[in-house]
Amino acid sequence: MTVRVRFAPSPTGYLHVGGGRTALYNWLFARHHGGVFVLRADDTDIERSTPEFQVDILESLEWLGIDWDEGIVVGGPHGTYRQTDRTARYRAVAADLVASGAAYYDGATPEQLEQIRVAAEAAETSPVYDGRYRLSAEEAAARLAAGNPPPVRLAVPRPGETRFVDVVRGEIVFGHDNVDDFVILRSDGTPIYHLASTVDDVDYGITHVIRGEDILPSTPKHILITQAMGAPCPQYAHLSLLNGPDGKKLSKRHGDTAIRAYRDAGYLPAAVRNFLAILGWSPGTDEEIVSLETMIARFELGAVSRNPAVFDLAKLEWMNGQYLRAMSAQEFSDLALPLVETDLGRELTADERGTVIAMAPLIQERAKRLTEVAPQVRFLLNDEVTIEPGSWDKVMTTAEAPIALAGAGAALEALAVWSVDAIEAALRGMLAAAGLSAGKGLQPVRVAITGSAVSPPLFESLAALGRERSLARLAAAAARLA
RNA sequence: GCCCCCAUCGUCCAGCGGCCUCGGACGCCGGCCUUUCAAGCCGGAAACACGGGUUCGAAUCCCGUUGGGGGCACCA
Repeated sequence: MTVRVRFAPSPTGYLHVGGGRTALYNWLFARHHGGVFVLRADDTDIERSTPEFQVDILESLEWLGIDWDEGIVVGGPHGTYRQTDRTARYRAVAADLVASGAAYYDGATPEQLEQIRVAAEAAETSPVYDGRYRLSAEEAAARLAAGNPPPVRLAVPRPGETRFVDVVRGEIVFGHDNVDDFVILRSDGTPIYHLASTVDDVDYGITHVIRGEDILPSTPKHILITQAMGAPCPQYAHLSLLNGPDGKKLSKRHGDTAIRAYRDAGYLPAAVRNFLAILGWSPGTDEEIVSLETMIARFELGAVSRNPAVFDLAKLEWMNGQYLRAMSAQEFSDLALPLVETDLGRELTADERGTVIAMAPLIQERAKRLTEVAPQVRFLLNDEVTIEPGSWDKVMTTAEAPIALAGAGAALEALAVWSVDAIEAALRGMLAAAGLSAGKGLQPVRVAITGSAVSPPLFESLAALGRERSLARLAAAAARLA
């Protein structure tokens, strides 16, 4: 039997890193087994679902390099793969379940339900609704006729239990004393998540349900529905959740949680994907940087960790740097150039493109994120340079600063050829003549030229800036000091 | 309150009864390199939550405790 898995996000928010990881694991599992990966839209929550979020989810998945064989956008043999288009199907299943006695129309009022909850609390037992207010066929028919339809609940066999083997956690048992007769169809005739999701899994022939641990407690409900439909149960695999640095569930409070935010922050999709893959799964070796091919070849659910994992931004940064350094200079500048233009607020001229491309490799070997490029080349793209106050205060207040600036200006002005080598020779000569250390003598020059104490290598920076602008900036800084 | 899951360095992962005085990575600390910042290289500190079992032998198996997480809607 070919493996069929699905990722079924509800478009009620941006795709977050946890969802991205779940999608990735599903995808890796499918690819590993030569199976089918289905993308579904679990959009039964009409109130909170928006097209904007739907688009974000699609774009984020694509960015991560996760494609799907069936589902929304690409289609497939099962319709639109949107739950809002399948209401009739869910109603039909609910009706079948009522007919077979597996479900029933319920007459409990909110007050009665609340009372049960309170009583359970007092008795220190599980707050489960056991169907005591279920409607008889006549009562249900009467309410239907009166235009006051009751909700449909699943009749959970009591006493009883549901047990299953979770692929990542092993055997799990839920006593039905702790599973209540849950609503599957609202009184307005729309399906509840448990029904819609389970019916889809059955109809779409899903063989493995790989999802977050937060739904582990709902699994008996899904199994019960599946059995009531007379269908075989899929295998379940519940992934542990992602936590923030404080061990609490990852949330906005901990920083960015949306995949999109990482793209915007200058991370590479391959790095994010690698990081997510390694976060809770190991290829079985000591490798940390794992190619896509290797991931697919080695991925198995049995090797997925049961521990909740803390999303470690520092490690992601390191990994992103590794990927940045691994790409060609061409690829790097292709990705960086557009960001530089956005930062600049205009397109680069052909000359400017040339200088940025020439400078890019120097930044590539030390950057952790793509967004670091623009600030590093900014000084090359404007006639004037804005000097960071902090950098100025740090290096220009020394006794050596005026000497270095003046000496550098004179030495460079005398240069016949404006090249990296010539510049280095001139400045080193100045250093020797003035008796200055490289650190003391060059930092003022750096700040004057680039506006910051942190910049690409100085000689290259001067060469790229050009003779005229370099000398002007040196003079301007010297004047400001005088 | 009830139910479920989890428990190895600060963090992630390896370990699936002896090969473990626990291995790798990030981070951290120190050193080298060095024009800044990085990168790179070298070295270091750093963990089997606790208590009972089982066994010749336990980080590995079982039970309990403690701690953490998740779930208990006509949300998903």
